Amino acid sequence: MAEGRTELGPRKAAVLHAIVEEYVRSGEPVGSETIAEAAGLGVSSATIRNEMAALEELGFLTHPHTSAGRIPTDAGYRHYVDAQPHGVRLRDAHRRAIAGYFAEAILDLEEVLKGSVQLLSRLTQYAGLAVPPGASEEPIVRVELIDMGPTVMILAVGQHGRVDKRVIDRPGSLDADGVASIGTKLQSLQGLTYLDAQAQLLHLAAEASAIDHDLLLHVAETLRTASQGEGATHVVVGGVSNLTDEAQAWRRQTLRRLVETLEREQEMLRVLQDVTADREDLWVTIGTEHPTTGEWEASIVTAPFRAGEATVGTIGVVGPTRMDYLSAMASVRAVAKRLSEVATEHEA
Amino acid sequence: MAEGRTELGPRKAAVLHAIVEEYVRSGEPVGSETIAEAAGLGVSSATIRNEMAALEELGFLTHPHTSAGRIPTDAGYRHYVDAQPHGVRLRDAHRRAIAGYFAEAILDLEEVLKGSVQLLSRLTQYAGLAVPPGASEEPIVRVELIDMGPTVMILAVGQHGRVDKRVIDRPGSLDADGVASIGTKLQSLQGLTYLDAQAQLLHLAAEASAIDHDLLLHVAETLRTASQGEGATHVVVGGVSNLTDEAQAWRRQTLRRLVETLEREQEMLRVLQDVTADREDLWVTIGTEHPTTGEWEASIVTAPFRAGEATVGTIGVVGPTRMDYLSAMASVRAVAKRLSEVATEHEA
DNA sequence: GCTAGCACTCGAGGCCGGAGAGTGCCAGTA
DNA sequence: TACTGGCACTCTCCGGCCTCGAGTGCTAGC
Repeated sequence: MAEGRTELGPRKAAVLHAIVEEYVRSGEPVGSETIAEAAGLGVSSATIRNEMAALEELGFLTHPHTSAGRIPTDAGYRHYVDAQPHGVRLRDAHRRAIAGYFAEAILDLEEVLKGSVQLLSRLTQYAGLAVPPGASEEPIVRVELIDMGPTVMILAVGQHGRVDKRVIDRPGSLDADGVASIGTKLQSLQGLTYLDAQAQLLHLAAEASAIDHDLLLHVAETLRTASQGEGATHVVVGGVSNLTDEAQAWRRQTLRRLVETLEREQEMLRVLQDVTADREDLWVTIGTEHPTTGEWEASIVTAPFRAGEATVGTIGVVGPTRMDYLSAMASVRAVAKRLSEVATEHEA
Repeated sequence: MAEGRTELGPRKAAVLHAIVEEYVRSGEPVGSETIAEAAGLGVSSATIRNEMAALEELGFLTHPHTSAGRIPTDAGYRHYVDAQPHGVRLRDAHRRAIAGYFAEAILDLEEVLKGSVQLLSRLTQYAGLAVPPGASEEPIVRVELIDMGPTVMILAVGQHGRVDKRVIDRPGSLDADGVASIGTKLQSLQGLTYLDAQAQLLHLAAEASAIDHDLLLHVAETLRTASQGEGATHVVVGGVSNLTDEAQAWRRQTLRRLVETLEREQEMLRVLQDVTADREDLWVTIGTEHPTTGEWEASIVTAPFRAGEATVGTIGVVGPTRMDYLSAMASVRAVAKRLSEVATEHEA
């Protein structure tokens, strides 16, 4: 796609980009006159019209009816986004807001993510999204069994501050001391990752008495659920109300589908995995480039954040394809950068 | 209000209720002809028209323009709701869905609430809401300090399965053994309620060395935040996408304000506290009866759920004032009943 | 290669008039 | 007195018709 830009020739590109910006700003189809005046190309509207016709031929523009102005296609937005110099500028007010938010040290990564999603949704006026780090590779600090009468709570604490719990029925044959003694065994899991701890637990279970066996398997299952299975990872969402704004002229039906999916974490997670797909850096998915965003007539801007070298999570926004990409990209990039700092610090 | 019904006279009441039901069903203003045919009152449409005019005079009906049918006012809905015999019937399919959901024993109350909210939103096609139990009166099972290197995690576990955590910077002057020894002291909190434990901690802090002092205060603060302050209680929301449905003909602006507030837990909590206000039983708040629901053109149906005798939480739905009140009331009541059973069992 | 000019297209919005739904009222009836 | 049939009236909705204007595509000419 990036070569598509040079193939276009500088003037066509300038016209296309001017149309994208004008359309994003106004929401109205853009006419040749407007571009001739605004874009400062020093040519008449007739020339612009020729360029527009060519751009439409190439699939970058379309128009709702003969006598209307042009609007960008998804390919048009794509060209615009790809043509942006990499260091997109961040509005001062936004820079300050981000700096302000991260200035107060919050020590819980999950909390920071919630706040970041809110922050992004406020800055961009779209909905914010984040995928928190999974647990597989996180070292375990503590696993405890807590005797709660008829039930037992299994509690696991990870090095980076995650806490996973599960309540199970207490095996009838096990008394308080029994629970406590298994609890002591679990001390040995300290330092292992969630993944390794599971293997270790299966070992322990194999050697243990029949009574202990079940409970140990439950613990393994808890760690598995926390780190791998369905529901292990969830998606943090915020600012959905922004999407119901008047200005975001979504059709009711489309909006509904989008909001519905945002409520279904597992589905949303899958979409986010698709659209990030091991990207090293900021990535934009525009409308029909992905079947799901296509159905929503929406675009997603995401960036990974890292702890040290390793990518541990994703943050971004979702909004209409008619999106202020530059601003959204700048905000997401900046927040991801700060989050990486927080996550890296956490790691240490 | 309940007397308002008898004051109306049986036929006026019948006409009013028929209009409410027809309007809720169709969404169109209801004409006298329709009621004369449907309501089985054995009178002509002219008589119905007279009754309608009287009901409008009394403030139970209104009409959008001269030649349109009538629609109920909030007072009209109120009369309708109050006139319902108390044991409202639950549709069979709904009864089965609720029984099915509660058949699988889930041991974590917070999880059950999330599921219940989803369930209610699915059954009613409105948005589900729940306020989980606060912690103030919950006995503490365990409080732990977990040494995580540069930080310390404070972890509190309540009798009913809640887990609260907070991560703080480790006081520079305190080593691992120091943390552990304070941890041992915290064992004495077991069995106290969150509230009592705070007082106890202030005692301990007063007697402790300066180094331990701060940490103990942090623990007290953690318990306080978990049980009382802002953010102690949150609101579980589900099925927001139902509200964006085409059929719910909300104006964009109104919908936006509703969704916005649903995202702000503290604000939503306040509204829910207002509209439940120590009600012993199912309660319906209709449109302008509360300033906030008035602004949304929405109604809220809520019911408390109990653990033993004490009310511990609230569950309900929010939808347009043009709501199927009977169905919503029946569903909310049934779910609240089941939740009470779960919560009571939990308690034991 | 660009531009001025112009014919053409098509949607938006205003106006009209008829159809239809529903009302309010009145005179008549049991 | 309470209800009803009848009827004039009101108002929205909808389709048809028109004009206006924005914007296009094309062509001839610089």
